[in-house]
Amino acid sequence: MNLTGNDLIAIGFKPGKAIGIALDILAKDYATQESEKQLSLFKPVLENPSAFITHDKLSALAIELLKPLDNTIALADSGKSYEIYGADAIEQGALNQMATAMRLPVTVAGALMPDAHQGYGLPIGGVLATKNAVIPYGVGVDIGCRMCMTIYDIAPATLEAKREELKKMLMQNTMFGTATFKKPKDHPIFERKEFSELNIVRELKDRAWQQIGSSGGGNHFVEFGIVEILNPINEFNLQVGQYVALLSHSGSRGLGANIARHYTDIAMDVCKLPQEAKHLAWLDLDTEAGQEYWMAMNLAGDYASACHHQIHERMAIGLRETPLAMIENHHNFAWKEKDILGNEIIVHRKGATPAGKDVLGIIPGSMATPGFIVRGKGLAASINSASHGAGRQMSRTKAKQTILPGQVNKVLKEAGVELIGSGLDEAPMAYKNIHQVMDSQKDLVEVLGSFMPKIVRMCGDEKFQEVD
DNA sequence: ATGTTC
Repeated sequence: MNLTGNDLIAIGFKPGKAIGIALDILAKDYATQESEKQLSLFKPVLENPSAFITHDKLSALAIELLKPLDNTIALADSGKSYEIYGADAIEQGALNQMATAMRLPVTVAGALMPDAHQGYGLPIGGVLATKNAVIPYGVGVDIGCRMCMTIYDIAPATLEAKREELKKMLMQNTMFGTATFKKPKDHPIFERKEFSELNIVRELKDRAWQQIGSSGGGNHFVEFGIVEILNPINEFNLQVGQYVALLSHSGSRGLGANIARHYTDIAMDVCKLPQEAKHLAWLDLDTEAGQEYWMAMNLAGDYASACHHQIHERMAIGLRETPLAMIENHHNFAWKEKDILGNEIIVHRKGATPAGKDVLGIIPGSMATPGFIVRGKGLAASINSASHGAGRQMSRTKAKQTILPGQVNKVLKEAGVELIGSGLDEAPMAYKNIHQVMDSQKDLVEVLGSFMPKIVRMCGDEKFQEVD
């Protein structure tokens, strides 16, 4: 049995690089020894590293152990208080992560949305306001991920009559997983100076060009459905009633993912935090890296928007219809906003929808449950935010292990939803009840309308397709 | 989320 990092911590190793070095040495030179012997090998090195700096096998570990301890930035003993919406249905892991985020010295305020669940660093559904600092993992990996809806002057009956045609349109005009368009459409975004001025971004341009207009995987989708406008007073001058609409959810593809990775690495290098907070490493906005990240993040957000617009443009051409209204909002991003006193704060919304006063947004449910068009109420305690969906109830792993294709197909059939692609990890049962989630955020947003999916396309999964 | 696991 090989030793693990935890075994080493048990004999006094501090979490960090030394553990990795020790495990490497074990694998390389002492793999055949019993674990007791392996442990007794390391104990003297830990006690007196100086005696081992010239050791033929253990010197690397000794040198690492002799390094002065990292200049770790201390967390506050107690965190600032923050509001939680829908606390009953939020897992402990997300609460713990939020509590840690509230102890950062740069944190000024926070809030947890009702769809919250555990993520990397800041929980998904976490909102964190900081002073002059941006946390790459507070934005998330899929920078600028967003919702976009186009409402058409088409009656629901037409959707039913033209189901096959609309399905074909989705198949031809959307790309999921690693698929991209053979002839990507050009877009003004490729003229942006960030593509030439930032080294990391320059390297990503070719792939961004290939991937524009594509949707990716995970919880991303493009779907036709029925919008029901419930409120006669709305920004779109739409009468109360039902309309066919197109809804898309996707982000900044490889561009954002690689920007996130690059600047997270830099942040974790320059901003050493205690183990439990290490993914919350920030970049000071006055530093070069901080300014670069801010520019790259904004580019990735605009790129995500461009992808949605191309999807909707292709579809509008197929439909030969002019949109009545378009609604768009992003949810993995950082914004410069003002607190109540007028001071600038950096608001990270990682899987949270901007919900400032009169700000419009879309909060999707699942593939077989409604989503909602909302108008923000601008509640200060929520830091002008709301949930970005129903939120996971079940991890992807658990969903794949426990949900059966037959169960999903039954739910889809009952809801009148046709599904192209997707895996069991995106099944409706893997998500919280959207109605309860909406109920938990009544003070945050006002519902203008609902959206019920009817023809849904997601990233394919062979196993699920086979049984289907 | 991600040519998915530096």
